[in-house]
Amino acid sequence: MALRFFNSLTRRVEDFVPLTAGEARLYTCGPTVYNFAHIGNFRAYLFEDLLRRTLEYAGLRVIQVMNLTDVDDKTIRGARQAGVPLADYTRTYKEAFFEDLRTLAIEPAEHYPAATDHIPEMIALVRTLIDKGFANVADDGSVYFSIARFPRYGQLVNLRREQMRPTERVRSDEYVKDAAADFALWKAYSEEDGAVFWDSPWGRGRPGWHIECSAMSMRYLGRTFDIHTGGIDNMFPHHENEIAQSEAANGCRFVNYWLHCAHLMVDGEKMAKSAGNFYTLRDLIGRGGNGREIRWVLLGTHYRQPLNFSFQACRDAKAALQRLDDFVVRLREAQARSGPSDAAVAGLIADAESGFRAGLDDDLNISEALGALFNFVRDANRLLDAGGLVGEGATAALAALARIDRVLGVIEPGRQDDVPPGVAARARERQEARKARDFKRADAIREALRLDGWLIEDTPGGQRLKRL
RNA sequence: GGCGCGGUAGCCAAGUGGUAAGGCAGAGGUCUGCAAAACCUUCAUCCACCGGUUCGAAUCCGGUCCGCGCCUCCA
Repeated sequence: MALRFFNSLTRRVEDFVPLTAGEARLYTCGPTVYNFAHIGNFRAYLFEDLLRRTLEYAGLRVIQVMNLTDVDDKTIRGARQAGVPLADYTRTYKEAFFEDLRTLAIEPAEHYPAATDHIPEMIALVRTLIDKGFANVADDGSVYFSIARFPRYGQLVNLRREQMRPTERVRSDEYVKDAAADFALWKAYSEEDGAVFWDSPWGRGRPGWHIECSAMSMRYLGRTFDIHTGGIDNMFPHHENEIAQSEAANGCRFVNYWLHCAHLMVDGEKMAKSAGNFYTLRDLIGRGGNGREIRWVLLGTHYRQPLNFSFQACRDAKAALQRLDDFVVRLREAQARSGPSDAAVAGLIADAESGFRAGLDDDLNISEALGALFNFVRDANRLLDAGGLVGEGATAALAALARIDRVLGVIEPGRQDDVPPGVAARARERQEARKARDFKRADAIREALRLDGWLIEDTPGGQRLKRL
């Protein structure tokens, strides 16, 4: 079955046909490193991770670029307030960002270009746009893209200029522009920029926000590439502007498939730094959450649906993940037993993988994919109960789970809860007590261990210790 | 004013013309010394509301109500 994605450009689900067979070139809008990213931001990065892993699961080689916006109004303001050079200021948040990616088990992209490392490419692109007549140099040395010269402007968001509601920002705009909707490619130096500037043919200044994505995607992915993603709030103006710049400069199609994820909500409202209603990953971990639970919560809702974040969802995630972990533990134990497995095993495994795959292929329908996974868990558990899933059958089931988890990134089949010697000793003590049918003592030990964070489960094969 | 998204069980969430996946929580049961885990049974005669189309609609069409987003900071 072919991969299908909802393309924001056409507002339809379309079959994914890569430009180069067997390969997917992907540009994913990354963070502006002026602060810790919040989990709304991470919803987008997790959606992109799911996309990436799904492409890989489908057998495609992925070349992913995620930009780091390390020069813009907010980073400059932050650095000034902190009284440190821009690069020092942004380094902190770049490092935090990568640490958070690891916490969430997000697969690394092939390239993480920083805007400040690509100023020459941006200047070259701006120059091309001027040369081709799509941009104007203002008296102050700023350069603006003139949307009047690009008739297709507005295609992504269906906006018509005459129907736009003028906002405060536009009305108060002091820049010299032909039209209110024109946007800056290059911003002339102003005092507030402090030591942040680069020389350009138009004088000192810095790049506009949008130009970095056009310049860097071109450098790493080519003039035309397969997929561009971001949060829905980036559709306008950011992505619309990218299309205008890139297509005007290159005279060819910029991106074939645009995928946008919906917002993360909290208490029914969009989570945003500007609204102040946000949680960072660090906030949640401080409250006892862990990376894979948060990953599960943020991945569990289809990317085009608004996701209302709640602590209840985190608690539910813990239980669902425990079910998967326990299943893996049972399979590993069953693996050690020899004997024939039920004839149904191969079929169950095939159904699990094809169902999982079919869900993801259909515009990343994670709910359908997880439904297939949990059906497999139930059916396989039933066979495990009946002793019909052992040895090689269990090995095959574990292998299928591992393949599925290459996409999900949440199961921890390799996890060996290192049992501290003291805990192990007390567990042995309980075992002895049980053997002697001294259940009072056995239960006392079990309760004591529980309070220390360890759960003892008695199975036909002996005790099993689980970290709570 | 323009553009767009959504309203499915206690909570989360699929399903977009053929009679409601899955997860969490709950109830009863099997297993167990007791638990835990697992399994079984149960948990929406119904998909915001009102009309319409159809043999048949949560799914299509029209309307109403409610919630959310974008319209140059925003994932």
